[in-house]
Amino acid sequence: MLLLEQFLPYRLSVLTNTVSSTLAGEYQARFGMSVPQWRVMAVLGRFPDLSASEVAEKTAMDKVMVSRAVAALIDAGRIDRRMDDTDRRRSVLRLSAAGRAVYDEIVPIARAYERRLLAALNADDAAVLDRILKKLQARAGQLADDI
Amino acid sequence: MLLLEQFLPYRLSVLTNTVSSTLAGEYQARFGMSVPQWRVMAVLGRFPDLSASEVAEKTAMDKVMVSRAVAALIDAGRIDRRMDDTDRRRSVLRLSAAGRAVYDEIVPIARAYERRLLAALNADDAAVLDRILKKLQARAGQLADDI
DNA sequence: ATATGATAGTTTCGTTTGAAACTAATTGCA
DNA sequence: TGCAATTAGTTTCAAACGAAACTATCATAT
Repeated sequence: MLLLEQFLPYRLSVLTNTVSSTLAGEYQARFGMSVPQWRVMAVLGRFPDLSASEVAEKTAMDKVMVSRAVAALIDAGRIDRRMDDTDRRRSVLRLSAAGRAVYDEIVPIARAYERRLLAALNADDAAVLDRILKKLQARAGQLADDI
Repeated sequence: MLLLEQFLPYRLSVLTNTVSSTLAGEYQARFGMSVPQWRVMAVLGRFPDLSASEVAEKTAMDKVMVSRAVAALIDAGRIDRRMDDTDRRRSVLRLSAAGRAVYDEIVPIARAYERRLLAALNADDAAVLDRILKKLQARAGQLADDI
């Protein structure tokens, strides 16, 4: 019998759903932005001038979802797109001034949520968690490739 | 600026997506079962004779998704439903013999995946992770209720 | 030079999803 | 009792999604 409450993939899934939906609730109503759209903005805030496929890689989203989120964000005037001169298949994306303003409002909300979450842990635990997540992500990536 | 690669909700999300989709890949093709269906079966394997809403609570799924997964599983002959005598709104769900057989095949697959994942950690780290996940889930639940 | 294959990104199409409306049964309370 | 409010579960409908097909551009190799 599988003890779900001790099964790591299940526990990760429940925790992530709780965290993501709480955090999403804090910006969706206020800024009218979906989760995929925020993920694209978050990556472009951190790494300006990425192509759509680079965004896909960094967000672990697939290219269809990135394409749609980018289209909606351009529509909303939150990101700018210019074509790459040396490769006209690629486009280069960055936050517009308006997008940057929204980003600058959401970032503190995201940080504050993370701070409240991490307040459940002492400094040692937080450091250990950091190491453990790195190890698990590396291993999970390997196992995904194996199959 | 938000450093995504250090932002806990983001890291949890990427890890969970990697883990869940890898594990799902191992049983979806073989047993023709969706993730929600497996979650329902996993809970019923662990806790027989739950109602649909109890399943929803334990899986952190919403009742619509549970309703559909249950309908599909009954259709496939993998769970049995009987009506509660004392409350005819409620139904009582449990794995059928065929469902139990499928469950007994998938559980070792799930366990093996978890074992390979946890092999990335030493015993100390695994114990610490267990404690940390408990703390984080408790806190995330509180924060979700606050809002 | 040009044909073949690879890559960037979009569109289409069928499926999945969640919110809201709905049915049916039970509870609470005047 | 009997009527309003809850609760269990399903259905409906519109939005979101992913796989596959598609367009356009670039790389490679003969």
